[in-house]
Amino acid sequence: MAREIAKAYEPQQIEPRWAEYWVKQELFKADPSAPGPVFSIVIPPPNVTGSLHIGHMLEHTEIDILTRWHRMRGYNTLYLPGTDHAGISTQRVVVKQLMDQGIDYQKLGREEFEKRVWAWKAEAGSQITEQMRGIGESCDWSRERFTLSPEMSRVVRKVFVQLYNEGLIYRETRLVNWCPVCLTVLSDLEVNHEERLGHLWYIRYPVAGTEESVVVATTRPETMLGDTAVAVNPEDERYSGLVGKRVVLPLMNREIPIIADSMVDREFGTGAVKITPAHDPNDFEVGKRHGLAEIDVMRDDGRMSGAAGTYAGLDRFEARKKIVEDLKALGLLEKVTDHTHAIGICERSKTIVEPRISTQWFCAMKGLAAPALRAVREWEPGKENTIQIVPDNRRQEFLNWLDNIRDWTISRQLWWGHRIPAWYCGGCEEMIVAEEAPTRCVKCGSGKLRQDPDVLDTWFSSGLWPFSTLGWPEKTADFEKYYPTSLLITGYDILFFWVARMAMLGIHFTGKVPFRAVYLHSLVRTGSGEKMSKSKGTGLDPVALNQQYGTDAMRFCLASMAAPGTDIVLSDDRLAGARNFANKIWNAARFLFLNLDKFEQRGTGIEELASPGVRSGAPYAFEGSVPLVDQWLYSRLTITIETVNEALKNYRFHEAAQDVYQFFWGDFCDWYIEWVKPELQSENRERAVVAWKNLFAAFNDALRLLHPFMPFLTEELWHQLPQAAEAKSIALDPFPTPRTHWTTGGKEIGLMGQFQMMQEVVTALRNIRAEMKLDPKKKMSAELYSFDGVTRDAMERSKDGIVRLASLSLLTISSKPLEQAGGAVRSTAAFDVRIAYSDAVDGEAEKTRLKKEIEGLQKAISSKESQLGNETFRSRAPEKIIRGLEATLADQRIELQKLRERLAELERHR
RNA sequence: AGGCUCGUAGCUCAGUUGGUUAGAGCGCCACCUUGACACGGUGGAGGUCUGGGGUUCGAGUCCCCACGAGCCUACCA
Repeated sequence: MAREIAKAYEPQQIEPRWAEYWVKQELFKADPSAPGPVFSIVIPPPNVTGSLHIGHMLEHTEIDILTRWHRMRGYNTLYLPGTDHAGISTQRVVVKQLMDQGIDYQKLGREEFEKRVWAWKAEAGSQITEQMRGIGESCDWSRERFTLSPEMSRVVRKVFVQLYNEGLIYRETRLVNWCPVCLTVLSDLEVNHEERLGHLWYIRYPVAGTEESVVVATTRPETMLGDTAVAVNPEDERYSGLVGKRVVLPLMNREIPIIADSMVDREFGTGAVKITPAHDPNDFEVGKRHGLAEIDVMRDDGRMSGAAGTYAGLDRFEARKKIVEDLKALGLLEKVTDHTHAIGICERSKTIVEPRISTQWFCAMKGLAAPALRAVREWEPGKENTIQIVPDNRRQEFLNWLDNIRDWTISRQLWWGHRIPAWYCGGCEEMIVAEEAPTRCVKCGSGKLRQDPDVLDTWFSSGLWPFSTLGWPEKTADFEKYYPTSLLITGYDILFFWVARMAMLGIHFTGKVPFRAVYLHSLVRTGSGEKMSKSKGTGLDPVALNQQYGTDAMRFCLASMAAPGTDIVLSDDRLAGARNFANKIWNAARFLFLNLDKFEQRGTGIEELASPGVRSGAPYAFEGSVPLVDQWLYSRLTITIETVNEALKNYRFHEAAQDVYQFFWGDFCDWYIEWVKPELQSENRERAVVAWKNLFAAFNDALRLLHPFMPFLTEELWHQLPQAAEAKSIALDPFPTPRTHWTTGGKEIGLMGQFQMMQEVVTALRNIRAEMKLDPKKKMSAELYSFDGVTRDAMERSKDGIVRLASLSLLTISSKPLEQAGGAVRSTAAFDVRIAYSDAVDGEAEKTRLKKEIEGLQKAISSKESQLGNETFRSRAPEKIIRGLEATLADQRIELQKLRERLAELERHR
C-alpha cells in the first residue's frame, strides 16, 4: 500500500486531531498506585478570566517538556491543571459586563452578584483550559482544580481558623494601601512604585498669637486639611524656640502643635514637616508616638470627606488644585519646586494608591517565613525538605525579601472570593472565628450573627495550591504519593506573591516543602525589547501564532531560546526557523515512507522491516560489521541523548533543543540520509535491508527524543510508522536511552573520527568545486593521498560515499604524495585531495585564499609555540592541556607546510 | 537609597568550575529547480568579546574603575 503524505508539513491539519485524542484517551491520567519514581507538578493556575498569552505559552511549554520527558523515562507522572478565581480581576470583568447591560452590581446585591459571576464562569471560564488542551499539554484533566471550588474553600477555612487560633492571623486598625478605584485594601506587593515628576509646595503656617510663621514643604497639599501637627528635628536650632508653640492651620483655622521628632530630616525642604497621621505612613507613626488625632479627610473613593470643610466632595486631585490656588490667594504659598519621587500605583487599576486608616485582617509573617527561609538557604543536591531555586540569583532575591518580610494584609473588600470565616454578634459584639457558620453567639447566645463582609486575598488560596489540590488535609493516595511536588515552574514576577507564600504555608501546614525545586522562567519581550503588554497592544497572541506556524514550532522556538535567566525576544524569523525544522523532519519521514513503499513493492514485508524488535536491535551489521556510517550516527545519537538528558535535568531547555536540532538536521538529514540513499536501493537485498533497519531505528529514536519538544508532529509520524499493535501514543513510549555498546570500549572516538574525516574529505572537495566555480553538473575525478595506511583503508571503504557526495566521477586513493602540478588541492594534516582540471585557474583568488589561511595558521602556531616554550606554563598547566596543544601544533605545522608549498607552486606557475 | 543582572558577528542570543584558530539561528554573498524537503541543498564572508586597569603560565570567562541598558526591593515629607 502506497502511503499518501503531503509534501510540506501542515500542522493545522494534524494538531487538533491529536489534541483531542490525548484528552479523550485519558493518556495522562495519573495513577498513584503505579510503580516508578514520582514526578509531580502542579500548574500555576491561570486566571479564569484570562486567555492564553505568550508568557503562559512559554511556561506551559517548559512544564510540558519536562512532564513528557519524565513520563517517557518511566516516572509516575502527574501534571495537575486548574485555574484561579482571581478576585479583583474577575470581579472587575463581571462588573464591567453588568455595567454594559446597564446594571449596577451594587444594586444587584451580593448574593445575586455572586450568582452572576458563577454563571459567567460556567459560560466563559473554560477558555484558557480549552486553549491548554488545544496546545496539547499532557495534563491529567480528571484532576482539574479551581481555587474557589467548595473543596478548596473548606481547606481555606481550615487554614484560616488554625492560623487565627495560633495567633498568626489578627485584625487591626492601621494605615493601609487603599485603591480608590478598586475600593479595596491592597497588600504591599500589589502596589508598584514608579518614579514620577511632581512638585514640592512650600506652605507658610502662621504661629498662633505671634507674627512668626513656619514654612513646611509637601508633595501632597490636599492632605494638609488633616494635619494635626508640625514637626521639626529636636536638634534643629532654627526651630528650637518654636517647639511647644502652636500654628494656625491655614484654610481650616485649626490650631495644631509644633512638635519635635527625630524622624525629621533637617536637610530636606525647610526642615519642618506637616504631620497628617491619617494620610501618610510616616506621619501615622509620628502621630502614635505623640498621641496626635487622626483626621481622615478623604472618603474611600478618593473624594474629600466631610472633615475637609469646604472641600468636601471634591476629587483628591481637584482638591489639590483648589487648595494651592486658595493658599496662593492668601499669600501663604512660598514657592513651588519640581520634585521627583516614587509614587504607589495600584497594579490593577493603575491609579495612585491612597494610604488610608482602616480595620483589616493581617497575617503575621516573621514566624512563617523562618522555616521557608531555612528550606531555601540550606538547599543542596539531595537534601530532604529543602527548596532549590533556579536560576541562582533569584534565590538571593528570595532570601532578602523573606528576611525583611512584613505582615500581609489578607482581607479584601470584594464580593468574589473566599469569605472570611469570622462572625460578629449583634448582641455583644463578640467575634467568632470558625470553619462552619455558627448558629448562635458563644458568649451571649444571641442568634443575631453577621459574617465579616470581606473576602481573602486571592493569593491566600493560591498559597495552599500544591497541597489543597491533592486532597489535604485528608491523607489521600494522591497526597501521599505526589506531595511534595517535584518542581514548580513559574514566572519570577510572582516569586513573592506566590512562591514564597506557598513555601511558608506548605511547610507550616504539612511539615514538608511544597516543591523540591522552583524554576523561574524568563519573560517574553517584544522585538523592541519591551515587556509584552495587552493594554499597549504589544502582546503577541500565541493562539494566532500557533495557527500560523504550528504549535510545535512555537514550542520548539520558545524552548530553543529559553536560557535560564535570559529574557526572550520572539520574532517571526525565529518562529519561521522552527517551522522549517518541523518541515525538515516531516520530509525526512517522507523519505522513509517512500523507501518503505519501495521495499514493499519489491516484496519485502513490513513485519521484517519495522517490527518493534528491529528498533531495539539496531545498529545491524552487514557482512560481519556495522557500517562505519552507522557506527558514527549511533554514536552521535548516544551523545545527543546524553546531552539532552543532562540539559533538561538542569532546565537548560535551549541547549536540549539545540542538540536535538543539530542531531536531526545536521547529522541525520545532511549526512546520514544522504550517505545511505544508494544503499537502500542496493541490488543486494541484505545490504538494503540492513541500511533500512538502521535508518528506521535511528529515526524512531530521534522522534522520541524530539517528542517532548514537538509532541504533535512526532505523534503523527510515529503513528504512520509501524508500531506495536497495542501502542497508543509515542508519549507513552520510552525515551531513547544511550546505546552504550557504541560509546564504551574506547573504540567509538576512533570510529567517529574516521567518519568525520570522510566528512572533511567531502567538504574539501566541495569547497574546491565551489571556489573554482566548476560546473556543478559535471562529475570530475579526484585524487586523495594520505601517508597513513589506516586512513587510506578507511577512505577506500568509504569511497562510494565520497564519490557520490562530492559529485565525482572517480576517486583514486594513493600512497604517494600528489603531483604538485594542475588542478586544485586542499590539505589537512591527515590527507591531501586534488581535483584535476584543465581550465584556466584563477590563480590570484587561490593565492589570496592561501595567504589568508597561512596568516591565520601562523598566528595560531606562534601563540602555541610561545606558550609551550614557557617553562612556567609547562610546570603549571595540566598535562592534558599541554599534550592537546602539542598535538594540535604538530598538525598545524604540517598544514602550514603544505599551504606554503602550494603557494610556492602557484607563484612558480604565474 | 540598597541589592542584582546584562553589554560577544548586521540582528537576536548561547558560551557550566579560566585552558587548544569564540558558537548557533536569522540575515548577507556565490552557485544549484540533484527523485524527502526552495519551509530546500552546497560552499563562503563576517566578531577579538563596551572601554580602561589588575590577578594568572593563560581571561569573553575572576577582581577593580568608567560608560551604557535593564530588573527587584524601599514610608524621606
